[in-house]
Amino acid sequence: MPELPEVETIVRELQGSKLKGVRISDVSIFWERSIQKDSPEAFHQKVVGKKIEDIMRSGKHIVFHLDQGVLYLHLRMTGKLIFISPDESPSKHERVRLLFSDGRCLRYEDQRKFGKWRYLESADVGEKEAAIGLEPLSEKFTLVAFKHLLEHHKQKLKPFLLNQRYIAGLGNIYVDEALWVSCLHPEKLTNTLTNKEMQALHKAIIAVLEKGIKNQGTTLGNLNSNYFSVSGRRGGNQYQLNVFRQEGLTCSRCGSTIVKMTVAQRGTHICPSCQKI
DNA sequence: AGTCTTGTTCGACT
DNA sequence: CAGTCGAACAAGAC
Repeated sequence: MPELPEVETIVRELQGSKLKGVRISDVSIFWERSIQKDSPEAFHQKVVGKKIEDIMRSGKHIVFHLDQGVLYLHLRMTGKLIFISPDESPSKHERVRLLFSDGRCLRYEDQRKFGKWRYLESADVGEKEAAIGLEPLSEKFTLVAFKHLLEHHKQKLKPFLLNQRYIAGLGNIYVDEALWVSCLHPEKLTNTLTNKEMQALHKAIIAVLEKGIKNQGTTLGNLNSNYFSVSGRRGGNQYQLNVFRQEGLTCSRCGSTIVKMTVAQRGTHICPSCQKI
């Protein structure tokens, strides 16, 4: 569930948590497969003792830059981080726990176990980053670059926008929202857009992501399996969605009924009047 | 009991 | 090669 705005919210909170300069004094692993590639022992050996120098976001990854090497965390659907007291016993869905030199403790919970931690040596980071597409909120995401991507692919807009190799950070929620804002049908082919349409979509992508960040992310449902940030705070963006999970409700632009369909095996929400193929 | 779900990757097709 | 599709990963809500 966490997409760019949710991950960005978490990273900003981590940045504000004074973790910079603190060392990782211990790592506990309760579910081996939450660690990518390394065995729990190898991961422990590589990470313990390292100092956190910076915390950043890359696409949907949380990136901990260490004094040697880099720690990537992808939350996938249900991963979450929360500071707890080191005395707390592991919770039901706790998969990994980090202890810090200042006595703090960070719990990683992941009900569905899809999230992954990955330690990389600095030399291997370039390869990893090469697989991550354009950052849509960076100066690199120009209209020209976006047009180039669209024109050089012949694919439905929805799977194209979901593909992290092209643009990094969009997921099901923000793709549906961006397509609605730009009045484009999710099954329209990437290389059939007019200049105006490409411009509108480019602008819409930036707008929905910035709005998501401003609202500190989208928390679906009222269950604690859903997204919340490190501080335990829920997002507010779910109250301002125009189409995502709004099927049966009216389009705020034209009054038609929002419908749900399937595109590229993903639940997809559109206004059938505003978004014609 | 069966269906659905927020992300990503992989292999088998076309 | 480019793109599509289903499965797999796993758990729980409905």
